Amino acid sequence: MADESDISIKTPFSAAAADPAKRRYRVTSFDVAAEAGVSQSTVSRALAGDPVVSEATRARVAAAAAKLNYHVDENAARLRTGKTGTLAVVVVCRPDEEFKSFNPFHYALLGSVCAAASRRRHETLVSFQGAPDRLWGLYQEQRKADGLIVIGTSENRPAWDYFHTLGQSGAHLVCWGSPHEDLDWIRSDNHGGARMATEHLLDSGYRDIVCIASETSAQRQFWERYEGYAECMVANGLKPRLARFEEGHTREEQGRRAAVQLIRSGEPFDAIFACCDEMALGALNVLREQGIAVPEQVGLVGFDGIKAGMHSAPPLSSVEPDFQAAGEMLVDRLLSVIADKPNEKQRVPVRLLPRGSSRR
Amino acid sequence: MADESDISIKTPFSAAAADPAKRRYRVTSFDVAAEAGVSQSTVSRALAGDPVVSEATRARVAAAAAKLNYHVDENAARLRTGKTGTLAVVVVCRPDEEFKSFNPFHYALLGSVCAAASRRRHETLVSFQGAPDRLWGLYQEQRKADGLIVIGTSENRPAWDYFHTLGQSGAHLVCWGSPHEDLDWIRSDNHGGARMATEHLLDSGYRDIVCIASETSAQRQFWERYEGYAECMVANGLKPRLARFEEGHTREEQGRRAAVQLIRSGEPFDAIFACCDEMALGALNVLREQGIAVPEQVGLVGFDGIKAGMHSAPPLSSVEPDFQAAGEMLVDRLLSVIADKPNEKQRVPVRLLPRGSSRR
DNA sequence: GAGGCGTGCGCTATAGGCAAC
DNA sequence: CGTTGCCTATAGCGCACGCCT
Repeated sequence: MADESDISIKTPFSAAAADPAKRRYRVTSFDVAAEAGVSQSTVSRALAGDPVVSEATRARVAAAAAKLNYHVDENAARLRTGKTGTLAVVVVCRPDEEFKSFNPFHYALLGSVCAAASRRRHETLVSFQGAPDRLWGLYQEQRKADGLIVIGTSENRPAWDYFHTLGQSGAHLVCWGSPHEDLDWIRSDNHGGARMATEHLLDSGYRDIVCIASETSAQRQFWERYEGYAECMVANGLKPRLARFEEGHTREEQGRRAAVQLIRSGEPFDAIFACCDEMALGALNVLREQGIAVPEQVGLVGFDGIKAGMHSAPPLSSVEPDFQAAGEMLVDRLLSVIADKPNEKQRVPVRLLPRGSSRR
Repeated sequence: MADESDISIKTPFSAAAADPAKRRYRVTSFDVAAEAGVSQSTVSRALAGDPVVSEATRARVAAAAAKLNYHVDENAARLRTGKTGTLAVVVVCRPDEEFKSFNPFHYALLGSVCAAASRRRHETLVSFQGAPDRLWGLYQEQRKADGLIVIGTSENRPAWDYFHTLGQSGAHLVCWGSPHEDLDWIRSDNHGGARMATEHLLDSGYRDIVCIASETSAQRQFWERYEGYAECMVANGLKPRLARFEEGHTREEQGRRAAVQLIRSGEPFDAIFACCDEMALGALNVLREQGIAVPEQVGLVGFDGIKAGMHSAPPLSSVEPDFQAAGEMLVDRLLSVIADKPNEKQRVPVRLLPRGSSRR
């Protein structure tokens, strides 16, 4: 082995190659090069899979890298290439929202997005943002990520306005839940899902079906669900009826209040289609408290397929979007935006989950 | 405007300073330096808040940076400093687990960890890992993160073994849910919480209290909960009774089976303390199916405080850990490990959530 | 005290070199 | 005397920090 003191002046890292256990420096591609008897650039290209490097050399380099426990310093690689291989994922929540009471649908979507990104060899940089003074999306500018996926509650208007501006100014950005129509978005097949839910209630023999929704909600998807319901009702010669929920409460409380109003109105009804599961669960609690039997007297179907619906009494029928597809569509669309390629898929397929709350 | 072809040879970035709108290159600290009339190193120091730069100069630099929409390239900064300001968060799940049926407790913990890291000016690189052939934790080696927080289900033994090895070999690593005792961990105050739950049941008049748990479970926290329960029973002159759950099912199914066994055994009981909410909900379903009234005939308390417990019938009493504290303790401990400082806080405080399932 | 100069973090990409056909 | 196959040399990516003036 060469004299260390001499070599270390020019190439301080070769000391590491001499004895990995005692090294004081990080192992670099220079050490691997010395170990494998090739140049540093050959190491870089061998490990990157460049076909210009012969198989024999690649194997030698790989063995040397393994022996020295070498791993590419991604910061240096990213600085050089200008690409990060990372997607930022921002979860928009309400200011001061507790993570326990957070919408489980968005958690599942987050998991699905991270998994989809991972399958496409991308890291995910995740942040939960709620407070208006702590909004931050300049990941591309800081070269921390190549683009941005924003998901979460439509209720936090300042947050969505912020990310809307960001998207307008050229950031690579795809979202789920934005009240802005002109951002790049992915959504559930809300019309189709709502039709499924309504058909299901009709098939079960319910006729006076009311929909809990609101045309003024920031959550566009809710109104799409009403539209699907209304179309289906009209197609069956029935009159759609809206039980409007009010702004400014939790989803569950919105469902509770809508149900209370509906009952107080005195107008007869024998089923409710709620535009999301949390409102459906709120309504279910009111029905139970009022002694109205579900599903015997009133049928109930929600939307989102959250897990809590499995534990309610009776278990809540719902419409569930394909979470895996949702994550993949969000990631694929963002990667397309980054690569400046077109990508038209926008609607996530849904399926009906018939459970106890809608069968009599 | 200067002749670009000339300038670009020596200082390719000054072209950007000349006209930000038409720039072909990234805006760098050199551009900001030119704009502010200082050197690049002064820009770096000014923006980093180095007190050696005068207020007047800092203001000029900040104005120039804002004008050019300059942001530090974190890759370059990290390459230079060797620190990433990033924590990797690995969520261990079962292989092929669906994100919808994922333990909500772990989602809440994830959110809490990300928020705590953010408050401490750290990014969080999140990944969900389940499949044994896709385990990956070499974030420090790749200089993607300064350390690693691992949370999730104790059930995935190969995953925990992998991260255990990683921790043993010197990686900065703190975990929640590991079956290995010799990793750096944070846990709930399981003994205290179990005592609270048991006291609460006793106060409500229940006497024949059985605990659903197992001394062989990989989830150490479950047995700690049994121990807390047993201590409290003994202290009150009562005999602790174990309803052992079996391995190899979902938590809910484990709870179901334990409840079925308990009922079949014929031994009288008037309350159940389950070592987690999901098992409690499984048991609750069995009790309902068997026509056993909760809380009138049998009281029930779980552990974890998951949201689904609010929607069950009756709502599930539980013991809830302080999620915000949990996230902060995990992050603080990891930061201490990274900085090679001692940190002794390990137990997350809990509180009782008395709900309908335990009051008669 | 305030700020400039020079260097190198570790990597990738381009151009270039040197055999062998 | 090209051409091909395989590798080396060199030049930065953009920043922060030690050492100067």
